[in-house]
Amino acid sequence: MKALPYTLRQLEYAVAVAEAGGFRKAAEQCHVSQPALSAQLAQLEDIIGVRLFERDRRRVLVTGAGRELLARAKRVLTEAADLQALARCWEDPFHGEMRIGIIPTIAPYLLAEITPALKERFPELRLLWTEEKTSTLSSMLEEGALDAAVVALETDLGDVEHAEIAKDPFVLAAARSHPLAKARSKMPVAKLAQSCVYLLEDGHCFREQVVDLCSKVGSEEAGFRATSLGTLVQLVASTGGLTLLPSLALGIENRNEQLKIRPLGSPMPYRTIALVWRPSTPFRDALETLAKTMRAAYPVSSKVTNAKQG
Amino acid sequence: MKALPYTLRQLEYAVAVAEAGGFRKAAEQCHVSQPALSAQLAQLEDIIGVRLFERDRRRVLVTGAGRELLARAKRVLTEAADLQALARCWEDPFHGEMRIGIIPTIAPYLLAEITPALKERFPELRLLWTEEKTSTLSSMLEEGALDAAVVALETDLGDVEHAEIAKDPFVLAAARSHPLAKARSKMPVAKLAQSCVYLLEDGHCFREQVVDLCSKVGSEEAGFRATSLGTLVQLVASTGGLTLLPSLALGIENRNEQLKIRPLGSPMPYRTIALVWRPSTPFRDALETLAKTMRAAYPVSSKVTNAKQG
DNA sequence: CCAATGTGATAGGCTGTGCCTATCTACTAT
DNA sequence: ATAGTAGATAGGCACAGCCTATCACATTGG
Repeated sequence: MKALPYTLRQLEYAVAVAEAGGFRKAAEQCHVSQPALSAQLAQLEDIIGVRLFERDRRRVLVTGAGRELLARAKRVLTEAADLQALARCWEDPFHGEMRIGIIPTIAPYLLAEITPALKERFPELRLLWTEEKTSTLSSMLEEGALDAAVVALETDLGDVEHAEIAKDPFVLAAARSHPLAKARSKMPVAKLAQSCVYLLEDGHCFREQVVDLCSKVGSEEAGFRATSLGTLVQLVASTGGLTLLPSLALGIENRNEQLKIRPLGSPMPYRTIALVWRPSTPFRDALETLAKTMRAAYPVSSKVTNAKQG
Repeated sequence: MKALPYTLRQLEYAVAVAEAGGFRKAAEQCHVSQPALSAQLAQLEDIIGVRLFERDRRRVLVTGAGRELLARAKRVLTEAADLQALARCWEDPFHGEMRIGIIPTIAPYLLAEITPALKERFPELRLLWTEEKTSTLSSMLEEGALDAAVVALETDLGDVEHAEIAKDPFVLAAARSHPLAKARSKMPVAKLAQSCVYLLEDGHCFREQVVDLCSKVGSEEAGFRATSLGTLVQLVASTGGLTLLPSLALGIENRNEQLKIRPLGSPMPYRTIALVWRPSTPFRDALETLAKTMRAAYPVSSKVTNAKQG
């Protein structure tokens, strides 16, 4: 891009002169003195090498070149003003769009719940959701392809700041026929020992958490790895197996009659759902407010209901 | 038009940063120091109230707002550059367009003759001809609706400068049957006395000149006033009458077999065809060159030929 | 592991731009 | 004539925008 030798102000003055039909009136409109306007205009004409106005003692005429160039000048000024107007839209961070990532073990259960609240609270904010596994979201965030992401804090996220949305306890989900389906409330995690547990496919952070948990108590993994929590539930129900689920998913995944849900304890395993962002983001304040709204809209009810009914 | 608080340069810097992906590289491209660019950018962001870039120690990311606003900024800069390019076209006065008026008693005879020469000499110059009577041209010139005009200097033109193109002698044009058709070369104007002369309608400067001439020697005007030299010739030929014509018109109007052309003398009446312009025009030099070209392309041949054969 | 090299931000100082007021010159209108 | 208008010009001042030098913090290489 080559340097532009003239300024927007000069164009403004020129257009003003053409519209006002005189230097003095134009200067008044532009809130400058007539000599100041005169000087800028002379400079503009000097720079572009074309005489825009024909000065006569009693009036100002627009030259042929001036007619055409001033039309262009108006277009430039209009574009510039548009840009400014556009900027004013973005000035309010809740007016515009924000690109947010979210992991697959949260997205289907959380988005439906919080979207109405967000829509109501920030009607002018367009949220562009991207559903990917944590590692993908992490690099997208890093590269600036996302402004924030909803993930589980228990996974490595690199250098980010965060605002917690909720703690999401894990529960036992077993087929009705499974021995552990009859366990009392708050079944200790240790009881999972020796059980064969169904898990998600690689890359899901929820899988990593459960794997950690299971390896500690000595469970083994079933042969098949599900691609989503939905298929995981189907799998468990149809094979009479066992798995862990995040409570968040229960609102939807607990509809299977073959499935029994039992809370876990000693210690209660959980993940921390949070909104994360780059430390250098210009939207920190906005994102914290956003997270606050998400926290308020988080589906406590379903979690509590399920815990009680389990 | 409201004042625009930001400058084109700031937009340039911003676009450069987005394209170069860093302040230093951008600064280099813009031929300024990095702090200078930094300052301008900070100022721009402050003015429009939106953070365009996310500064990280190791790289620069474009914010969501930045993506959209920078696209706009590029458009503004492109428009501005276009304007400059357009100006460069007009910088050469012979590159662009020029609005020139011309009177009806010259236009049809002169334009065909000089247009090829002008086209060849100034290929990039588009001449916009306006054919009107002198008074109309005069006010159009005054108002700036025309850049120049081709007229006869013998008419009152107000405050204008001029460059002569040619002296255009008047000749006698009589029907073959008319007594004066047999006159020798250089018929004295005085011989027109008592004759009934056909003239153009009001408003033509050529009519005014001939009227002046005739009233001095005591001719009288025929009942019908022609709207053009063409009809005037038809009129004279068909009614066996008499009129005066500018030599310039002979190239075309002398084709009528019924018409006899005789030169006039003592003194030889003529009009001075010239290019005129406002004293304040920015095109004086160009117009003088233009007039020179017209002078060179002026159809001498036809005039001489007619004079000889008369 | 430390030096070398890179980033953008900051500080201090200078130059030139852009503004002001006051004045000038020329034309118009009373 | 005289007053009122136009744009151009002159002198002076304030600050915008640039420079160099430096800082604070990264990443990279030996």
